[in-house]
Amino acid sequence: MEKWILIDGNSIANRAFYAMPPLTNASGLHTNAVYGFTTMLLKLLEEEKPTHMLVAFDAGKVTFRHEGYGDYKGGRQKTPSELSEQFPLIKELLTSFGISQFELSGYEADDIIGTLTRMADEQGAEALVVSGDKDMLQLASDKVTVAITRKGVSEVERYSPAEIQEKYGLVPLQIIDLKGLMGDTSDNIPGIPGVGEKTALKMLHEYGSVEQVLEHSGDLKGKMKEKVEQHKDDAIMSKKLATIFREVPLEQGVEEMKYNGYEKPVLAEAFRKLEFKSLMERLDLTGEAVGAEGAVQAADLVVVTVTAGDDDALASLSCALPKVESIYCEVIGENPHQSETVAIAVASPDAIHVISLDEAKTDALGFFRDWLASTDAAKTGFDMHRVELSLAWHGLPINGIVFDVQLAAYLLDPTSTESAQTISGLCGKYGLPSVASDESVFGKGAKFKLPETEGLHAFIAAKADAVRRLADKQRTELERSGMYKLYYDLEQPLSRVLAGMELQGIRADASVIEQLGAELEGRVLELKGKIYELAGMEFNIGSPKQLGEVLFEKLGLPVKKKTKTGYSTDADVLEELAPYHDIIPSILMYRQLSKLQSTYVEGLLKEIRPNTGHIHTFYRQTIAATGRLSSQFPNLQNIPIRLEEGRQIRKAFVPSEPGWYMLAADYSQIELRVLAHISGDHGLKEAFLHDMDIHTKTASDVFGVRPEDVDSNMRRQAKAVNFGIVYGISDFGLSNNLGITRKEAAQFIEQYFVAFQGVRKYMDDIVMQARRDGYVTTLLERRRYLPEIKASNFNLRSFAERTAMNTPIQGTAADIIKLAMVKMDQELRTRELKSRMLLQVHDELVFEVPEDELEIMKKLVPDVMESAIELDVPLKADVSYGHSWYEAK
DNA sequence: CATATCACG
DNA sequence: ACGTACGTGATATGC
Repeated sequence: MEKWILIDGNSIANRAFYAMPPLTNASGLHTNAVYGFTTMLLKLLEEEKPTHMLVAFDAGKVTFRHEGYGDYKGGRQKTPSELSEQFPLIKELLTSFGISQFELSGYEADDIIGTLTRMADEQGAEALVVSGDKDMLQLASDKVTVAITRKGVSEVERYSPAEIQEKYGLVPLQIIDLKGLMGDTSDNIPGIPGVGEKTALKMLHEYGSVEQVLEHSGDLKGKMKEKVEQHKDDAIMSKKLATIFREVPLEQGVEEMKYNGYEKPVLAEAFRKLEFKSLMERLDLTGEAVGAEGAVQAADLVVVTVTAGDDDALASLSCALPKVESIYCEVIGENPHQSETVAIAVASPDAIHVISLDEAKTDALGFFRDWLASTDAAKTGFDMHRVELSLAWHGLPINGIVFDVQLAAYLLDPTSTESAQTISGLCGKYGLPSVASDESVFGKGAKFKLPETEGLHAFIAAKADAVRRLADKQRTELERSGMYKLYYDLEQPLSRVLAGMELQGIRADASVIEQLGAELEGRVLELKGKIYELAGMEFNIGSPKQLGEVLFEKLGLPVKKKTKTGYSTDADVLEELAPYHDIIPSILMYRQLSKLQSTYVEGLLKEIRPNTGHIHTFYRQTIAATGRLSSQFPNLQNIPIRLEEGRQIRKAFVPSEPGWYMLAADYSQIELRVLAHISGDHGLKEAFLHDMDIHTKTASDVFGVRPEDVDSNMRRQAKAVNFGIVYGISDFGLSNNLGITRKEAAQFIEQYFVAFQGVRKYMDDIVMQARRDGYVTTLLERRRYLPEIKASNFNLRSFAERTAMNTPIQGTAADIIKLAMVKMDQELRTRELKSRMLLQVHDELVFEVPEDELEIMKKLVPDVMESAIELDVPLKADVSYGHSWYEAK
């Protein structure tokens, strides 16, 4: 007789995780859930002697349940990294046990188990389902027993249909009705509010099913009747959500679930890596020989901590350096310009050396510093842009960086979240030996804490080793996806260029900012008094909540827009309210000036280094989904310019040397030029070939008038249409922006597409291409995946379609200015110019230039920018200069 | 720690 | 019919 054991892997891993005390191995990897899972497996194997065994896992984030109900499992807090990092370990362990595992994208573990129990019923096999979830009780039958974990994992409570009858007075299938009525907070299944287990059971004993309860809702009394009648739909939906789907199209069959026992050496090796010493003894595995062939696993690493006094270790490091394949440098702190670098690990295939930074600075480690600084010593690392800055501030130059795992991960998927860009996350993605997450080792936020040296070094060593393996996989991936050149010829060199700009910093004159701050303070104070007077009370104007109450309740102004939490008071709303009350202009002005004061006056002053007077931003190269850079600590890409009051801030950005100039060059209409090129639209190309004013040209085509008859209003509207085109246009967005009706907006768009038919074709084609390939690309083959382009949800899909239209445009523009930056850096070096590139603001480059180079740079910078790449239309860069960034306009 | 707002391209 | 313009980061407020 066959005996199947079917385990709900996710549920048991969860139970084990919360039931077991924390447990970590030497490199900081959490193993408590793996341990709990293992003890449960051992117990089942011993007591049940199964002929077949299977562990099912949930796969993917979106299941068919989400299609009907977006909030399914919505309220659930996300899996802690301490647990998620253990899933790969559990899966590896199951393989060592010889136990098969199924998962299928779009289905949950209980659906897979439900399908298999149906097969057990049909084939007359005996099955035991093991889970922590009572939902599973619906699967019980003559053949199927359900075991639910009780406190911990190894103790279970078994339910046959008779036992379910005894305990609940229900047949197994009625468990679904039970949940339909009472809901399940952990899965965010609503049920009927106020109905708990007791009430639900009473109703079911009386009526038998959700449908019957709803039909007889008239018989109920008082509050309960109201609740049931109000939430009929919720109950029906909840029942649907609680129903385990038993027709999963499984790719594997019963044959593959056969269990033939484990091989002792294999399991011994797995336990040894996990450091499960007690289990090894319990199973008498300690003496089992270890098959040493195959890759070295993370826990096998030979880790040498190098100290200046340890001659053996020094010799070993010196020997290993030529064979080093990867480096990991632990930088603590978000801002690399003020970070602590604790230690560096270098990994070769047979050993990893860890050097604390203090040791690295000693005389005995001079050879190591030379190696770091050597251009010939190739280095593969992680987040080396940050590392370079951090080390530079500690007086350690680093050269010869040839590959960066984080940068590669970004190119391979620029939308990957921050956690998917960590070493731990990447190891999971590529199926490499697990590495603990930074969060699980260090904690986060206020709880951040370095572990003791030994654990810290083991962790850093594990990361260095992982970098080596990851880089191998990624090089292939980059090649396969056609991004090899983009990586090696552009992004990797750019990383060094950025580091140079950031270390140089930009000079900021604190006295200019302070002066502006003093003026602002007076005006803000004055406005504050005026606002209090007009409101007839004092309140916190900076609080949207309090402001909303004053405007819409006290003063009774019409509500134009709501936010999730209350009234909207954003600038659009306030502008609409201006005709109703004199307080509005003052509030708008107050907002504008207090923003300047807090973000730009106070914010920037804090960022000026007292000894140099420089501000050092940090460009992030792995954040923006389109390929753009972003700027942090402080953000120098959003310094005010549009309004004169704010623009004054730019007067503080001055050259760092006396007599030098600030020089700025920006691309003119780069995105529309890119669009002209990639769409091949005849009219758009002609416009740029003749260097026409593009908004006037658009107005003339859209409104059907001669260019000289285009008035300023027509031009303004055409400009908005051009913006819309670049963003992936919709009539709603345009109507909102222009304050016209949707119908009128739709007409503008249609007229635009009649005039620029090539653009219409591009928009259609790119969306089709995204649907076909699952991604779009820029001119330099930068990729962005758009899985939601196939979503059935209108919103998600529309968003993906607009992104498909926008990303090749914005992304190609980003490619181009990056090319210009790398070229510009080279030109400055080869021509031995003293001028320095300081800032990039998406379509603008800012330099500081000595007077005697002004003439050269006025020509060189736009030349390099315009020739960065050859398109079917010319690129144009406008250059200007002055004594401050303000004057370079 | 999330939300609303606003600065830039 | 659905309901949003694309991409970022910093700040203050309030739970």
